[in-house]
Amino acid sequence: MPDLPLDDELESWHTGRLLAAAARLVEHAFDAGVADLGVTHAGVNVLHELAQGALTQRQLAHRCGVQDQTMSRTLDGLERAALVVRHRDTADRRRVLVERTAEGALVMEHAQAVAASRLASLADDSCPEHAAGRRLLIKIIQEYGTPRRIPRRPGE
Amino acid sequence: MPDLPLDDELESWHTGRLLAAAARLVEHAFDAGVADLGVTHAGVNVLHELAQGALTQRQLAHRCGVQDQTMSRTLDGLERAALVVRHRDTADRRRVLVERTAEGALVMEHAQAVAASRLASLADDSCPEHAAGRRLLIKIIQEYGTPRRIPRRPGE
DNA sequence: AGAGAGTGTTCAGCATGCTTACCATCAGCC
DNA sequence: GGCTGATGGTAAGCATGCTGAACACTCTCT
Repeated sequence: MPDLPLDDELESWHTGRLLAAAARLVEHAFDAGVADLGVTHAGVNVLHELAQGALTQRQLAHRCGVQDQTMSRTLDGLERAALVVRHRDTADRRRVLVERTAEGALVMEHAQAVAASRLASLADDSCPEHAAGRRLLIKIIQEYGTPRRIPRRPGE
Repeated sequence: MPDLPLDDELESWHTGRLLAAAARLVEHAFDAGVADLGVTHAGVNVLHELAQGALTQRQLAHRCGVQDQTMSRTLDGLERAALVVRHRDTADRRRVLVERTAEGALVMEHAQAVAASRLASLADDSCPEHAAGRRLLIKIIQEYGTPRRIPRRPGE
């Protein structure tokens, strides 16, 4: 848990720096909450995306907004922990289909519960800044991300 | 530049995830802008903190909100690029004082100019979400960070 | 059928975070 | 003077991002 500067200093930071600092802290709080479950934020996101069924690694990477290579390594960890299974797509042997195991589903539920309580103040809709903050974040993602169609799931 | 999910999906993300994704994109945009200068966001933050004069590594780490070890490695890079100089404090030989070189100051100025234009929309005060967003970010940092006094600079 | 282009995954290597553990130095106290 | 504990910095090792390059497989076009 890194120490942080005085409030006065924060005011002088540009928004990008505030964003990065806040994100790191929240990520850290999240990870601390789910560490007992043997997963991190990256893994939980993956497990969440897999709720609807199997996806290829590339689809997962797109949905999580990371590179294919990063996803590959994240999945290494999840597979090691037996929270997902990988198997070659028989129709297209280049592809690897990823599926959640029963334990993966369980862990995700726990993680979400833990996270919800940990990050309660972030989900506080009564806070006037909250809704505006979300809108800003979404606006940023839309503006700085390169929005493009996402590949459909295998059978769609 | 990672690809990103559809807007509908974004709405369903929890605020922490939005925060992390937005921060990563903005950080990336920033880094892309200053890459030519041979620095990254971490380095620019350090150079900015050094504007007022020399600091010890620990003070720098606190002000930047990172661990000492992380700062050590960041400084390795800046030193290699001759943007900062490290020298032992003669009064307390455990300490290492870090100073910006003339080139470091120059690079920082360029970086800030580049960043300002790159991240223009983040600094758009006319956007109603912007001020609220900043308030939310500062609130988050205050809440999730462990606020504590910052060590004064050597001579203070 | 075979060549070439495109697609899906992985490997190697880098940057920035983190934690744990260690070395060097200083400050206090006997 | 000489322990002992606190303090400043570094090293090693891990996780998660990234890029570039390799590999395997599929598809398309001739």
